[in-house]
Amino acid sequence: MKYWLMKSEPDEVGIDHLAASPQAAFPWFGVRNYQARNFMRDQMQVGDLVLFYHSSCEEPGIAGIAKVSSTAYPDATQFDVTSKYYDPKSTQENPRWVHVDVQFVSKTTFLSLSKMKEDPLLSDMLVLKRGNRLSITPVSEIDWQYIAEKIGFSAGA
DNA sequence: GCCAACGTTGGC
DNA sequence: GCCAACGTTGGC
Repeated sequence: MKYWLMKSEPDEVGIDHLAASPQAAFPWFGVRNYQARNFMRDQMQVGDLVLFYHSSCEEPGIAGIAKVSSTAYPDATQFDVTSKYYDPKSTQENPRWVHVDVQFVSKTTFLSLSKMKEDPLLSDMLVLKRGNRLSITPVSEIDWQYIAEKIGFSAGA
């Protein structure tokens, strides 16, 4: 069981979208970065927990918890010529981009990026590293436990 | 809207 | 395989 932080733009898919359909599987489509893809393909397992992070918005930060609900499979948008995620170099036989599904777990107390930056205990988080643009980053167990407590999430609930 | 950081592309 | 040019991310 691993822990992750996944960035999403709330204008497109925010925590409220997931909360509105708590049983639904949301394909995490649109990742076009090899490192992020490899995390999904090689390391994510069903049941892994995710810090759901809002980016490119008025106040960036962690807005809730989701979980990985499928293993990786091909991203349909890479074959869709009308999609902005279309990739002409990808084929059905040899798809370049895969993704997992995620499912809603909980909304939490909002933990803003600025608060995260202020906290020396979180200074090792990859998402806070200078220049980091990865949309998916692993989160250590220590950091997970600390943040979970901070935002009022308990795993058993 | 700006721009720093960084990934990708493509010519050579 | 180098690296300049270009595109994208994402906080501010």
